[in-house]
Amino acid sequence: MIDKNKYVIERTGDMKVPAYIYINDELLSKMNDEPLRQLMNVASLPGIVKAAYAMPDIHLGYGFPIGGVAAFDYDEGIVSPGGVGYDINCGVSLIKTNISYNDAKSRIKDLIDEIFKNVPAGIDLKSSFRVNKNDMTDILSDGIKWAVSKGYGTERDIESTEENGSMNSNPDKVSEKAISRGINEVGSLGGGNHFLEIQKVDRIFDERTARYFGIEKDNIMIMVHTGSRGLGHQVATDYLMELNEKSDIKVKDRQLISAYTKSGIGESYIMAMNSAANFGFVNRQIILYKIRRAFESVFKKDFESLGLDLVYSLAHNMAKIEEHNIDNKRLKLIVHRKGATRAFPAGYSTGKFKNTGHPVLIPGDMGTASYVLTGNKNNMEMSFGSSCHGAGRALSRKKANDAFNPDDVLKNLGNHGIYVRAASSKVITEEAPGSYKDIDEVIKIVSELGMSNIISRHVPLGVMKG
DNA sequence: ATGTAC
Repeated sequence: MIDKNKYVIERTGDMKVPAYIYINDELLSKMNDEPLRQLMNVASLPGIVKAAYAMPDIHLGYGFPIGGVAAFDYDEGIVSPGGVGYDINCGVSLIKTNISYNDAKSRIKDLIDEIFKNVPAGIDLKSSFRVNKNDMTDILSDGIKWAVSKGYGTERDIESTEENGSMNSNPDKVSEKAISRGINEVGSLGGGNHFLEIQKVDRIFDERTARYFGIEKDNIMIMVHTGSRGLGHQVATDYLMELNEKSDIKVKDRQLISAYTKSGIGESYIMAMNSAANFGFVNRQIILYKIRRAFESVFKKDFESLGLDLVYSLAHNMAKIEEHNIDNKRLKLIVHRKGATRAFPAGYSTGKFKNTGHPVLIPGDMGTASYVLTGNKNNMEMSFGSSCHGAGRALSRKKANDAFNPDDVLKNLGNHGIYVRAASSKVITEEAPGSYKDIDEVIKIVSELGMSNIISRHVPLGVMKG
């Protein structure tokens, strides 16, 4: 430990930079060494700048640990599909309402059931939402600008999405196979840790910022956690396979296979990844569209008068080209955040969130709480402007399935007033609250470190799982 | 995470 909640692994062996882990004693003592070994391997990759970082929700991932941040020099460094993850633009959106808990509490079940009918989850492939091949090209090129042009959202939704929901991309770099997987999955939730929750604002920590974001105590919010579904997965698979044949970059672990950013395949991957990111933004936007229709159907009012506005939609599995100050020099970097959330403070965001910093949305487990944070001014120096992305798994999926019984988990959640609708019983045990670290503890760490400011805490009322 | 094993 070098400071409270901060550990370092000094450069050793092939490491080009040190590794920093933002975690407390208790969480550190509960984890095994493997994710830290992965972090040391990342610190050995070509062109890595300053340090490799781990967030308090760190756990084992494909090559790179989940909960990791690593930035590479754009001109001399690499981009790595394993540093983004299979679920490109896995992320979170948060929707506010002006409906109070008292006015909604008798309708939570109706709302979840109505949304469950319209948003495919788990292995349910019957998407009610049809797009054609031309739409797919537009989605991959333009992101949510496509959705808004088709009437599936508002101009305000664009302002409230990271990168305005549209990254510089090239659909030609996405395989036909990936597109054919995505064409039936627009507006679908997926499975595993993906969820849709109706929440109540439980506590406000920063009244002024919360109000600016549209968050008021005891009001109903909706949080969605999903990504680019099979399309992003296929993009990752395609490029990992191609790199396995072509790449001659030496890596400590085959899963870390990478491309120089300026190589043909590196540039192609970035364009394909950004196309998949646009698909992910659209996926969450179409789910927002369906949520608005469900609320209109249950409350018999239009979504504008119910105040259903997007607070923010963000990615926590991405590599992004950003400029950062390193030793008083401005450097162009490609910042990999895998299971880590961008958290730029005030002054580093643009548009609507210039003076507050953009909302940082951190989902917890389905029995506890979720948080809204903002980036603190120290954060650019500490982690390239990042924060944690969730509670982080405490048990592997298999261990969780062995440890819990689905009926007990549902009963326990029901006793806490939480209505759960799941597409499979396995997901209930995999995702049982006991499978996760304590979200309150994880948030306390990023707050105490001065990385993030806590804005609000939300508790689940109704949960939909894949 | 994932048409949960091409």
